Amino acid sequence: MEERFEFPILTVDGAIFQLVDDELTILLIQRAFEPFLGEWALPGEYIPKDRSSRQALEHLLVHKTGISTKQLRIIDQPYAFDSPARDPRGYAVTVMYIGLGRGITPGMHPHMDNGQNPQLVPISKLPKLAYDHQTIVKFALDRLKALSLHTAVVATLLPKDFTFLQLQTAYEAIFGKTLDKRNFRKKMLSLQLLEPTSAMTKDGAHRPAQLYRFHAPKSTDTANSFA
Amino acid sequence: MEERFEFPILTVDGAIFQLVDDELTILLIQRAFEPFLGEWALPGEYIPKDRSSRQALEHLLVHKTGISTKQLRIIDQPYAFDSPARDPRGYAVTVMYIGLGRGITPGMHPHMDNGQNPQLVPISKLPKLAYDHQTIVKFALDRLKALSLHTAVVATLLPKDFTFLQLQTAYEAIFGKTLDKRNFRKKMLSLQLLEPTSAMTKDGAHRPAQLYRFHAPKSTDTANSFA
DNA sequence: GCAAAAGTGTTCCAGATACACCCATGA
DNA sequence: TCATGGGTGTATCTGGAACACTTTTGC
Repeated sequence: MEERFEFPILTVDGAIFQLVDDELTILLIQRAFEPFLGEWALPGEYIPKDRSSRQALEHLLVHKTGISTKQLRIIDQPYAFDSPARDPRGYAVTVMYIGLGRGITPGMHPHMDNGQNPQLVPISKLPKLAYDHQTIVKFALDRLKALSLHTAVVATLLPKDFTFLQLQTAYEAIFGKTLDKRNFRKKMLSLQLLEPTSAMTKDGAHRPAQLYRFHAPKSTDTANSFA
Repeated sequence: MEERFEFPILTVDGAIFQLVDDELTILLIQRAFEPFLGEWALPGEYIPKDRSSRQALEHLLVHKTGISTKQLRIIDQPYAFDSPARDPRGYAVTVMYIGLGRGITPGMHPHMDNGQNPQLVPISKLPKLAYDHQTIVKFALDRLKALSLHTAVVATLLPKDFTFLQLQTAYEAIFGKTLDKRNFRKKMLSLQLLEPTSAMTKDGAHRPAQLYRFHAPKSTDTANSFA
């Protein structure tokens, strides 16, 4: 996989988030090669000529982190970073995607063939990262926050139907702070992204809760749909 | 210049804005080759292996549009687009930069060697563009608007010292609508990006105006400084 | 009856918008 | 004196933030 390129190097990195125990985590690998041997990093890969950056990302996620892309939604807007070259010869650009998962388990995919200790690491406990990945993670997290404020991106982190408490917990994980229940409810409803289902929870020693779901997406303002 | 690449194609495009007669314009070229022969497009180029995307951009601006990069400020945050390949073989990624100019004149640089009718075209009169450049321009313009609201990007479009009217005219050109003088003044001052100079204009048949300038930039929150 | 989550309104503040008149100068 | 741009303040609206109690259920 560590091929040599003659022309500018193009790599793709994924910032894949998931909720684990009401905490926001990000998918990292531990590098098995130089440079940065042993350090934590975002899963990334060179983009081969016969794949789009998007396809390369999905391929590397399966093969290097062993997750299933079925349970993953990748936000269709890549960001570019002039990156410090991995290969000392030549110049590199990294294309970064943000992804959101639910129920993904690193290392469980049968096609993983190059796994490098993939783990879901809480963002509150981020280790030192290789390359400029620290900055890239910060960028991705800021972007996730901004999108959460006016789109339905959070949907992918939750089950199809959910209670307001579950939804609020997800937002609290993303923003890293507690939110007021009444204000949160008002704001979410004002976004008009939610619709109540006909069902209620009946799961515990407490009052049942109305279940909600996100509307089918009408317009994703993050879309960027190039051929 | 139309070399052939074996590996994923990496190109750079520039969305270069400038004020002309109180109108916001963008630098376009008219393609001299297939595909899209004769159509208008953003100036763009393959990135050769020995240059960064940023360097390639500056090079192509001089050589293809004949402007001087002295009078240009390029916003240091590239955006990536999975782009339709220029070369039918292989896959392409475009890195887009936003730039702001003042006093640049297409075609005037002595090193222009491959000029393709470069023009500053008012964004209110955008022609149909090649590739997906229509979408890229929209993206760049939205970004420029967003940045204008809380940073000093507009500084590059203006002389060092300027009156409030000049500043307001620049904002009106960017947003494509008229603004209230008093509210504009209040908002600009609240941003704390301006400082009055000791000078006043004395240029016409009207009351002299206080001249302002932007502070030296302290923190550019758009910065993204990778090696 | 008590623990645990569900549900619900009002007040306050800050920032944005709407809006109209007098001032200084050159011609 | 008039045309031109310079300069100023107040009322209103809107969205966000702060804040506490009652309801329903299982045990």
